[in-house]
Amino acid sequence: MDPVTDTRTPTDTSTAAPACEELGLREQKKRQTRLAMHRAALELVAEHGLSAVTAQMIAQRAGVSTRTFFNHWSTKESAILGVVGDEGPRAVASLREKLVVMTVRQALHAVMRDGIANVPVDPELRDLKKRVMAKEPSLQSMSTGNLQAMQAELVDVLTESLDGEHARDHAEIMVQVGFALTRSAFSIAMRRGIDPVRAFDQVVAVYLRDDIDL
Amino acid sequence: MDPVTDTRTPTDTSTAAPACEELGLREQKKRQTRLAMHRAALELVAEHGLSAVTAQMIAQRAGVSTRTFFNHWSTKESAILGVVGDEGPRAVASLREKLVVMTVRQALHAVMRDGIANVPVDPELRDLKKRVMAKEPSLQSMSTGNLQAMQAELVDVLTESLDGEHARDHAEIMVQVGFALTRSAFSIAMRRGIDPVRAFDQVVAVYLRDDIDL
DNA sequence: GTGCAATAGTGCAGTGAATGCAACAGTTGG
DNA sequence: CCAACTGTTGCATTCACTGCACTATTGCAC
Repeated sequence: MDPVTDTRTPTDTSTAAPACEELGLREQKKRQTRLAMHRAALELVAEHGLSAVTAQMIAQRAGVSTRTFFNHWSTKESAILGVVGDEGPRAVASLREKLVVMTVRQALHAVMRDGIANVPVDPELRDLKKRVMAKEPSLQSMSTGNLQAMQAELVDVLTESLDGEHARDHAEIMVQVGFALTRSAFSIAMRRGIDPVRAFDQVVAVYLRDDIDL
Repeated sequence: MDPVTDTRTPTDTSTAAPACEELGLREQKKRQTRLAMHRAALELVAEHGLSAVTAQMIAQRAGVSTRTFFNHWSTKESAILGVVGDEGPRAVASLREKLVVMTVRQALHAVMRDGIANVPVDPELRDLKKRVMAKEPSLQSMSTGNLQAMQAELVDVLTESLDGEHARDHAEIMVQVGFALTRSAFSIAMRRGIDPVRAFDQVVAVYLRDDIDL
């Protein structure tokens, strides 16, 4: 567990950065500690339950101070979820680019698909996270609560590309439905243990074919 | 805890008017303090912003102790939103009843419409709440986070009424899309200051007519 | 009216999340 | 080897929230 005395070969960096270029030692360590905290958080919640786990405990198992813990994660829950926090701006920028060369619906579809594809799920922690998420429903609310933050911005961007008196209303509905399908896909992927992107494609197919509505 | 059943009035049955509430003095005062706290919370957030308002401040303005504040509300935010907390079980029971005499989609539609109709909004505090919700996006996440809690149960109930191998997946998608439309309706109603139910009907109409999808 | 049970309200002590600040240590680049 | 940069840390503090013991008020029966 001691990273200093770790005797593994330097080529064994597959868990940190898949096929990335040489990062600085500083950035390397940073990611290392982040991953350690994330793993510790998941393990502890799996062992003792969310309410029985404190930020101190997570920090201690990860080998960092409590203060450092909150330097990396804005809340205790974000460490469990492994939320980085830059998904919002990235999604907005991506949508802006795509709107230049695609229709509104194509762009939104692409952004949603990219978003679910880029959910960082370390394969080693995948079923651990799956178990934790299944056992603690409040974490799911938190996970979708993070999405909520970027929704308003996406609606803004989309509104600019729509015409008509109720452009904002239409944008609102499209984004909400888009996120609904994304959430469904992620939930289904977690439950069945399949690739989230594959689940997303299936959800969209089912949605279009069966004309799910109210 | 039901004041109707535990307040037996054997000598005076004429006061048992179901429409008007001849509530006990105790229950009356309780609701009074609850409303005072809810109003104080909304006012303070409108004045100083969510992060600058403490539970102590709300309690003080409402004329109660801090401890009493947390005897009524589980979190600071729930006092601002005025959340009672029994919406989940009620929605599930309602869905069960409706599934006996309706199709799956009709039942879900009805439950969603009822849900948005029964949002308790004191007319006096309505635009105050509207202003606060518009100014503090994180409160919207909290509001929808409460819905998230009941989603899983609704999916369970709906799954029983669906056939096929992917019944649960279909139920998941339907519920998620249903909540997406409900959220859109509520958001639009807040923004335009119109009746939420009316907004909901319009949203559903737009959704069906324009075939919003991905 | 009077006593009794139930419950709302209160004060207090304590836990834990989260932040600001100042100091320290390792990394990078020259 | 030095200097700028940045991650880490300890410390103090604020605030959300809880458990517990206690008081005050209310409802009810006699």
